[in-house]
Amino acid sequence: MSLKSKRATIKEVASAAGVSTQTVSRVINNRPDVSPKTRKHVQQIIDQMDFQPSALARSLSRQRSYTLGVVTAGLKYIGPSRTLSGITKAAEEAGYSLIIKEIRDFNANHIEPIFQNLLSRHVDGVIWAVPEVGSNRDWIEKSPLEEDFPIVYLAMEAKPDLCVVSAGNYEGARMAVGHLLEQGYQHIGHLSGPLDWWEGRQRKSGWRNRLEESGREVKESYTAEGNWSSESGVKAFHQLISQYPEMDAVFVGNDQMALGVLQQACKLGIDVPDELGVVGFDNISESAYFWPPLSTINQNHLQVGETAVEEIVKIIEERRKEKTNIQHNPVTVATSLIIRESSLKEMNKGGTG
Amino acid sequence: MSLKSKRATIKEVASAAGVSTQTVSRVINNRPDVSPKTRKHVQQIIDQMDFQPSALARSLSRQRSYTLGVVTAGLKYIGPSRTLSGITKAAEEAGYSLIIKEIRDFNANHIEPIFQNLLSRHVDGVIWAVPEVGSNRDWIEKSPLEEDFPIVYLAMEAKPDLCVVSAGNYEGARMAVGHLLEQGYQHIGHLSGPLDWWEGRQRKSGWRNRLEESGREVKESYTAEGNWSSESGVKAFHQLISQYPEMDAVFVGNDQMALGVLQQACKLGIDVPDELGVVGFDNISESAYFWPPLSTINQNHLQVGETAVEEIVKIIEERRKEKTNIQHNPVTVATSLIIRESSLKEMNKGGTG
DNA sequence: CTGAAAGCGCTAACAC
DNA sequence: GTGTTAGCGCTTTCAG
Repeated sequence: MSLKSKRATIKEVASAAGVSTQTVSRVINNRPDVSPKTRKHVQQIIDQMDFQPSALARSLSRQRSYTLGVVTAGLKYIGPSRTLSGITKAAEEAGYSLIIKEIRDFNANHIEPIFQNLLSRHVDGVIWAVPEVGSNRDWIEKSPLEEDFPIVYLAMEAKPDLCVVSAGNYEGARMAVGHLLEQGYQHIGHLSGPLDWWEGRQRKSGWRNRLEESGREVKESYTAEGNWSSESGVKAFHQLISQYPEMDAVFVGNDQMALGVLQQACKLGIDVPDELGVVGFDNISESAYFWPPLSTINQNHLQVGETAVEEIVKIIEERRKEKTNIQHNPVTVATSLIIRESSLKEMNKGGTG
Repeated sequence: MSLKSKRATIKEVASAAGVSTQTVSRVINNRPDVSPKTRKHVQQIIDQMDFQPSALARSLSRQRSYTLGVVTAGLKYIGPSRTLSGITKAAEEAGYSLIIKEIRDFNANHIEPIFQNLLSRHVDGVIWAVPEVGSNRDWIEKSPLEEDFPIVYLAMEAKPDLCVVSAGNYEGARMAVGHLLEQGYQHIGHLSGPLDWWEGRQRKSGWRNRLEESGREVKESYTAEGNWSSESGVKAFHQLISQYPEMDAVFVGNDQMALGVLQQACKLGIDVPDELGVVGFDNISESAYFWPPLSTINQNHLQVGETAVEEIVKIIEERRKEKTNIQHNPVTVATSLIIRESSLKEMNKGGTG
């Protein structure tokens, strides 16, 4: 039973080295004003005692914690957790620790306790990684936040004075539709995500916009709404084919719902991609193994997370220097088109065209 | 532009209320020794000033942070992130904050900096939510950890003196095989996860054990090894059918690989479930929409996370009271069998049996 | 019941 | 270069 003594304090190191705590502090902070000899000696003692300065005490006296608060929601879904992964990566690289809070209800409006808690832990900034759903952004108008610490918002409508990072939902949707048009599909429906989600609306308007751009008329009956789940995809797909019988392709709001569509098409004997082209959104790792493999829009969640950290760190630094609040433009992380079989018409594959 | 003044300190509250900081402290900590009148008055000032005590300062003087460190890996996969979700939930309920670190390499052995960092942030305990892979547990033997703070380990081999929480991998695998046997399948192969993963080995040995229990001989040629990905599932499946042509059912180490199997079966014209029964492991949300819907073992990641928090909190409390280290038995979170079409033989469905 | 003094572990500001 | 003093914001003695 090896008994490692409790961690050393700066005071203990100081007395062991025969110097003041101040000198030790200077050494651990790599300050220039220490004689090489003293520095070396102190460093030795530090290594020997395995001394690690208390980040807590440091935060208190420096009034800076090198800690970021992350507020997330829906960690059990792959998108949010990938984003979180990007955040952990970039935060580590930037030398920040992360305090994480998960909101259990997307529509939650009990925002205050969370901020209070984060504030009490002296975070230097907050990443609000909760998607914009319903009116869960109303508090932004009301509270004079951002006085206590800067905030970067993820996946929401750009607003002046706010730093927002999102994936290119609108642009991605346009790409998906553009691709289907190129393939020769004529009647492209949309199975949307829930429209109280900002991202759902963005994707839908990308679809609509691109179709209109091609000179087509777009009716509401060309769409049906799901709730992101495969099950809802099944339902909405049935609704869609009855509303829009001519439909020969569908842009689906996410891959899970697209999976429901593929399953039903299989059941109903609808040939994908020849009778029905399908493109999803997200590029979840399973989608390459759906049947047929699903064309989709790749969303770089990881990079969204990394970008968020970079932005917040930038803002923190800026605030340190000048008192003035710099205006920040919204950042959009590019999406890309992944073409697989579910949207490749036979005539375009081989030579019989 | 509403300017909210910086957060108040206890000193400011005290002077505003005309009492000592001590009395304020007593009020915010709900100590009994304050006169009702004073308490009410102070409370009013607190509310008025919107005062929130600094958790940092508190942690420092109390030598207790009510903060847990969580070390995780593979957040971009659904399992780890669900577990994390369970952790955030239980931690919030228990009144603990979470500092999260993500390891980017399962086999990482640069463990020290992580612990040092957590230690410097005065965490009360750590949840080591990194699966046991290769020799990434060797450091446990070497370091005299647990002196600084208690640790709960997830998804690893039970060891004396350590508190370990895992899902019932072994038991789940046995259930899967038992179910296939009941369905009348005779030659049950196994497409395992990577065998340097403890969980992969557990599932494999559950398969083997259950088959042997049924009086069957088990050969190594009845198995092939994947790496959890759908792609590896495709490869390993091909290997398996050539090694084990009689195979009429396969227990697959996770749902993603099972997806690869289903896709190939479809391509090769093998009828699932009639010619080949398939059972996966994990019950990812998509698996109900595979074709055919996948039978699988449900793993309650959320509960694993919650249990981990409960255990660590328990240990923290115990250590506060008695100095002695209590022995903790390993905890296994139950898995359950989800029966869908991929393992239901036709003869067992209808009446023609 | 309430307050004064000391301290948690570290750093900023000023002496020497 | 180095040490001293004060203080970050709170809690824990210990008086009274």
